[in-house]
Amino acid sequence: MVTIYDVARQAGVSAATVSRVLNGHVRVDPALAERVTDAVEQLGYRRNAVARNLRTSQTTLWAVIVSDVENPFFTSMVRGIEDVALSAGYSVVLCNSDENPEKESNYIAAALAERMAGVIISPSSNRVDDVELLLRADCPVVVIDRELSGQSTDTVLVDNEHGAELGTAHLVEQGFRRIACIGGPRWLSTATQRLDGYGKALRAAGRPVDPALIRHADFRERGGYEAMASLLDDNADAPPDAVFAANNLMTIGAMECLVQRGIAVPSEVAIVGFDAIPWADLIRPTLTTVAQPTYEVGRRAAQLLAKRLTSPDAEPTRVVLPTALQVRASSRRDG
Amino acid sequence: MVTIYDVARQAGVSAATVSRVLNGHVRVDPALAERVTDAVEQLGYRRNAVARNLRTSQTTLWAVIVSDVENPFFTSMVRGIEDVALSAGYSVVLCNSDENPEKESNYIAAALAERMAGVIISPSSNRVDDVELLLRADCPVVVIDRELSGQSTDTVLVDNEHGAELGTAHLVEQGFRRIACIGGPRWLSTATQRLDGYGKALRAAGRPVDPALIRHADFRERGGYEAMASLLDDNADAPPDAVFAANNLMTIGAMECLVQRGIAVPSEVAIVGFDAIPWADLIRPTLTTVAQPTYEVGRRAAQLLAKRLTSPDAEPTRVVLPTALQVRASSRRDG
DNA sequence: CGTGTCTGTGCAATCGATTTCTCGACCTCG
DNA sequence: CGAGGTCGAGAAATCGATTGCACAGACACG
Repeated sequence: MVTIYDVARQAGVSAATVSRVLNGHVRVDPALAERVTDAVEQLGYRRNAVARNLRTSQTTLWAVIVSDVENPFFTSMVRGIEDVALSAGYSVVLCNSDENPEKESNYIAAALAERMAGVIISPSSNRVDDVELLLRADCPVVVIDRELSGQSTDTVLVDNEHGAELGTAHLVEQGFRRIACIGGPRWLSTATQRLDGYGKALRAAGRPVDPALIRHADFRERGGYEAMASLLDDNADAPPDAVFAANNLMTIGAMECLVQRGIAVPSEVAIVGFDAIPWADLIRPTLTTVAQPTYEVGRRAAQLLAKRLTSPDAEPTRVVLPTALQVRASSRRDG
Repeated sequence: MVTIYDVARQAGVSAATVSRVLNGHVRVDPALAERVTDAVEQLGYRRNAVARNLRTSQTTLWAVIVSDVENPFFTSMVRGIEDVALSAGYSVVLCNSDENPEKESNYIAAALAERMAGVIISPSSNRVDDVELLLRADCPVVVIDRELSGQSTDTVLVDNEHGAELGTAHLVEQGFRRIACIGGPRWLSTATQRLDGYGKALRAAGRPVDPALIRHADFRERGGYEAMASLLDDNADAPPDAVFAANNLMTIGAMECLVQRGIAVPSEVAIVGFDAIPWADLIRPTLTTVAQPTYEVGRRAAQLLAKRLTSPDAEPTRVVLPTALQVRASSRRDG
């Protein structure tokens, strides 16, 4: 590997001068500068970021730790992050924690060890430990999608409770009587808030909240499928006539269960999901969803991180973005 | 930040000993070792990977550069890579080149500068330049999904030509007469091979290959949509009665176009896509696809990279995985 | 008891860049 | 003509870990 000293020798200057030319902060004699750039060219020199990072103790890498790379919600968000990061001169590396606290700790340790410039994370657990580790090490952190109890960090969320309320209220208005809910893991703020919204809408309509109609699953397709199956099996005598699913993949899973059992949607069981589903238009019936501004979530998170890097001591910001109900066929009372 | 010297002072030993305890290659007096681990614990020391990387000139990070994070094909593959990487002691960071050669160069430069241990890449262009850069810098590379002309590197592909042939032949057998093709970018081996397979199947059935029925798009949803629209508009007098789409997102786009124009699938236009589509069962009609073993592609690529790291001078391996036709409703001649 | 071997620890060099400090060359002005 | 100031380049310290080398002490053996 060719180093800055090789370049210096070739150009007949000192390594310090090469560094100065490369970084351009300081004035250098144009004649020397040219000799340096020529030498760089000739030798195919590429700066060793590891050495530079060690000396300057900073890097240009952002770690984005998401809990499921296969969930379109996160990939779309990543695009939002990337667009901001690149224009601010940073590169984004994506880490998949797979909703697994151990993997998550691993990646946080790596981000810390590699002294990455900042981290954007959707924490898998509400164990504050890991994120606190980052904070204690003075590593700028932005939390997305999920709220951490008892921590004040920059955070970007969507209005989960209101969104869930909208979706559920819509089912109430359509005249459905037994509205079930497939919620997410109990320990995720995202999940509990959506469950709260569901309950709030029912109470507002003077309806009881029946625990027999509530399931908790894992925010994945398989979990949604199983929750739906359990809702149907356990309420065989008085099955739900509608279901609100608390995220996109579980909505899909629930649909799959209904389709497989030959239950008509929406005439026998209506369905509303939280978060957009790619190519929702091709799914029959088309799915009513509570849409989140996923790309925007990423963009805002990246902006917060960029700002924190320039002013580390500013007060933490909490951004809450709105959701919007998009009514399609799966929730229409037809007949 | 607490360094190895702080730990050494606290434990009353030298930094060298701390390093030896931490790495465990060499025997150290158990009593000292305990004092060191205690000190590490007390001070909350975390090793600075940057310094270590500089000294040892190696890291434990793999860069995976994919051309579209939003394409489920790649995310599923990443899971395969991750599972192997983690068990081999490496961490995976994902970079999204967005099918954009400039972004790709950027990430390659970053991988090189950060001296990452290895790179797995699906190159956006067939410009060999970038990948060659990696090879010249002795950075182990595995190419996936796409073939690079004139380079011998470890490569993992699927049998694109055969898969496309299967898909097209299936349409021929079903009795469709005017079978169109929505191909990918001309410069991607993946795309040309699939186009070749399409042509081969037609010729094998004694059919002409009609350029008017072939479009090239960009492997994205929008591109598939536009290609389908153009196929319909430009052949208004003799429209295609079937279409073979060369990747998953374009299949979706083509479907969307057909749905939007009220064209019945498969009775008016049948469709076969390449590569699986998530929740294909919920799309009506269900989609016939040529399935690729995406997870396995990732797994094999990771295995090749792991092997290359241990034996850098072995001959490059080229793995070609099989595809399989999965017939569903969108290609059935009904009536 | 002296010599040789072995074990385990510390010292100091090293990785490759950045940056402070120092110094020489040149310029300006009284 | 000399003091003071400016500018730019080189020498050397530095970031934090790893590791080759030297050496101290323990032990065995003749």
